[in-house]
Parts: sequence; structure tokens; C-alpha cells
Amino acid sequence: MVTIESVDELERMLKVLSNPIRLKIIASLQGQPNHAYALAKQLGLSYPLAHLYLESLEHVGLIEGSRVLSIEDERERILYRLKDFRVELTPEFISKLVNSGGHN
Amino acid sequence: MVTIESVDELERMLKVLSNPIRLKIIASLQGQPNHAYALAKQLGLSYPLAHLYLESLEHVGLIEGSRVLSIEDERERILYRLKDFRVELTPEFISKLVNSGGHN
DNA sequence: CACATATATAAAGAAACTCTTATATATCAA
DNA sequence: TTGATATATAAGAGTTTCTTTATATATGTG
Repeated sequence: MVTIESVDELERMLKVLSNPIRLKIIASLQGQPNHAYALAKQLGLSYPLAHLYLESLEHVGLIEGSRVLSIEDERERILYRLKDFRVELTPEFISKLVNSGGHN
Repeated sequence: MVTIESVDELERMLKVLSNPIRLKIIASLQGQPNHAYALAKQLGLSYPLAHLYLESLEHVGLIEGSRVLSIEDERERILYRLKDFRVELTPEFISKLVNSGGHN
């Protein structure tokens, strides 16, 4: 489960989430795990953009890529899965993070 | 209570929240409502920046400014209060918004 | 071999965001 | 009338984000 323990971490995650395309990617991966190339086609994105965005989503821990062997052609591919996350944005939570000093 | 009903709205709110100074402002206002000038001094910000950020926080509905008459000097000032909000970022919530078509 | 699939990365311009400085107005106190 | 308080807005520089185009590599198919 994804946890946030500093303002810095929260900021990075919110920055990644505050983009309509990346939200679309999350919604799509919630339906089913997918590969970068297939996802790009499905959402009408260029592959480089999809790759970049998947990378940024992975960096903040919202998705996870794993090398899997395709049954069809035996080639290794990276399958991206959505991680289970629940971030509750409330005044209390934000205050707690801000007042915990910035580090952690 | 603050509610989010579209991807657009979510995106705007997350963009405003994904900034350490604006998170600090929220944490400060959670402790007590305050005026722009006093808040700027307290957090070590320039007044224009504090004003700008309070405005953006107000635009997405996270805080609320109201003209109040100061008891001390009888001058009208704008007091900013934190609104009660609870935004739960989960795969389900994001999917719901994305699949609701973008409008609403 | 040319083409589609599949991944990865770099370069570059456009757009947006960040933040300060400057300007303006108004009140109150020393 | 000078200085601190208080609000508001604009202009501009600097930084970051956004997104495409280009380049590279590798595999499998017609």
C-alpha cells in the first residue's frame, strides 16, 4: 500500500496526479494492467509520452511495472499494474505532514 | 464541504495543492484563520506571493475569505478560513471521474 | 528486406508555473 | 510627513512542465 510520509512526497505525488492524461492512464490501468505501447495506442498518445508518464507514475509509487513473458510470442515485456492507493487529503493530514518538519 | 465532480476540478485542486508553500498556508490556516498580510509575515513570504496563493486556494474552494471588521481598529479586513475538505484519492474515485466523461 | 511491434532516450519549442520587484491606494501612529 | 500596516495588481525573469520529433535498438512477419 502506498504511504506518504513527508510534504515532499505528497507534493511529488500530487504533481504527478494533477494531469488529465496521467489520470486517464490510472483509470485505464484500473480496468486492466497493460504495456506501454498498447496503452499509448488505446489512449491515443505518442509512445514517448506514454513511456514518460508511466515512468513518473511509477516513480511516485502509484503503478508498478514488472517484466513478464508473453504467452503468445515468448518475448519479455513490461506490464504496468496499478497499485492500491488511498491518499486522504484533509486539513489534518496536511498539517501533520507540514508540522513533521519536512524531512522523514 | 468541498466536493469534486470532474477530472478538471480534480486536476485544478491537485495543482494548487502540489506546492509546499501552499500546503504550509493550509497548515497555518488550520491552526487559525488569518489575514493575508499577517500570514505572509508569519510564513516569511512576500505579501504579493501570499495574496496570489490565497487567491488560488480560494478559487479551488479550499479556503474562504470574508470581510470582517477588526475589533481593534474598526477597519475592514479579509480573514481567510480553511474550509473543511476531504478528498480521497483512490483508483476507484479517479476512474469514476475519468469515466464520467470529463464534463459535469 | 521492409514493416509493424515494442522499448528507451534525447532534444527542443511552447506553455505554464514560480516568485520578485514595482506600482498604487488607504489608514493609522509617531 | 515619514513609516508601518494592509490590500491589490502588473510586469518580468527564471524555472519547470508538456509534448512532439528524432534517434536507436531489437524481434517477428509478410
